[in-house]
Amino acid sequence: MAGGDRRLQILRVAVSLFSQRGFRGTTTREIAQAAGVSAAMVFRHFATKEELYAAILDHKACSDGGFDPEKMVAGALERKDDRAVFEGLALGALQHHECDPEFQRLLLHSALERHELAEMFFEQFVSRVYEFLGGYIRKRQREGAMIKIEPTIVVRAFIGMVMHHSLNNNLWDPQRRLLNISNQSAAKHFTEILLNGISIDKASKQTKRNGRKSSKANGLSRKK
Amino acid sequence: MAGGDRRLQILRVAVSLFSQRGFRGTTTREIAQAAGVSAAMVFRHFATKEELYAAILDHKACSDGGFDPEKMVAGALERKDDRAVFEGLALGALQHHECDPEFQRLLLHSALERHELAEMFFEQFVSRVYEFLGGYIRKRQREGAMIKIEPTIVVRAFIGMVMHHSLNNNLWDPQRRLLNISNQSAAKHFTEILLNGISIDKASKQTKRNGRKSSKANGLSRKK
DNA sequence: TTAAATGGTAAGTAGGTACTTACTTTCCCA
DNA sequence: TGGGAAAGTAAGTACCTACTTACCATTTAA
Repeated sequence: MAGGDRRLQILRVAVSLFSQRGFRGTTTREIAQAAGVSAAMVFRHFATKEELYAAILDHKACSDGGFDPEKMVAGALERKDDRAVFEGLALGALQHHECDPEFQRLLLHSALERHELAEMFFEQFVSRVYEFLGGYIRKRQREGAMIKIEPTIVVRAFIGMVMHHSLNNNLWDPQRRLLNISNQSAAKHFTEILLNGISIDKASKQTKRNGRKSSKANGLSRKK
Repeated sequence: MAGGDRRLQILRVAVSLFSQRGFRGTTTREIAQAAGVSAAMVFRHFATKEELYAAILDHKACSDGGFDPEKMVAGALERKDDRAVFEGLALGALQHHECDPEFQRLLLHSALERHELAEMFFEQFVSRVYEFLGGYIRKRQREGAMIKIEPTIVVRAFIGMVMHHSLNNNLWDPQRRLLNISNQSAAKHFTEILLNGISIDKASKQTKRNGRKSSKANGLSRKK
């Protein structure tokens, strides 16, 4: 087998094993065995176990990280179609996690093991989503389409619904004993709950139940 | 030091280390060292590393598992005070995770390592919450206080907001760079978003934006 | 044709791992 | 006061770990 192919094969096998057992829980011999080569072969392609791990991150971040949420809903953003924005994001994330469940496990393992991947992912991906989605909500608030509430909290709430659902599906309850719905349905319902919760219904000009005191400035802040 | 005390001390030290580095990532020697005894002492109290792990789970599940969500909001349930029900549950969970962040990490590690604890916790705790909270929502729907939507989805959405927020606070973003709010504020806002999203406002008899086609029977189901 | 490069391995090495054994020390109380 | 149990340890054992070395076999190209 040619060098490049073998390298990729080892990498793929390692992804699978690391995502199942974590970095420390996976031995180089297991990786070699699963790839059908001797352990020495692994170290020909990757000098150390750490380097193999780093290569995995690169690989996942590049090839697989072709998931750009901002681009994905660009059209809906321009049209100011709130429903399409949130539903599109949710569906994209849910489907991405469904067809590549290893990624979420890998990420969780690195977060627990305090590996740099977790921080990298958080800063390069998560915080960007917070920024752009929070910005969109802020704009829609100024336009009078959404109630007054710190946008970051809304983002956290929505991402929470979606990510927690993914986590349930491929970590806690893979058999879907508690809840078994399609990604489409999940995205739709989560979006409905959220938008019902924060939208201002134009048809009936009422400001909904938002006359509550201090709906801003009650303990929320952003550091730096 | 007396036998029982030492046992408890080793157990506590092990909890801390396991939650930080996971089961495989923690060595018995580290545990012994952190407890200030020789490694042999650990094996006098716990025959194997696995037994130590099991003891931790027992300990956490018993002493610490004094968090009974149904009891916690029993009053609010009777009064049919939706806001108090959801806000109480959220606050309880958030505060529990804040003062014992080890528990969440431990749980995640066991879920990833496919340890029985994870399944135990899921069946004895999570599914019970789904049942009782789902039941409450169903009742409120029959009373015309909430819109028609599969209650399990609502439960998942709400638990998602809360748990994801906890997870952010003590795993992804412990420095609270993205969002830094008190548990009270978080519980209040999540509840507001959810209830705005699913409540039917009695004051203005309109059924909100719920005239949408097929708000039931669109792909959702419960196995068994 | 031959010799370098390439894909591959068997058999190490040094240190770490869970767990044991044989042995002290300390304490309690009859 | 003595003796038995409990608290504690030093020094193992057998195996596993990441990683190396020295070597073989096949292809390629000059």
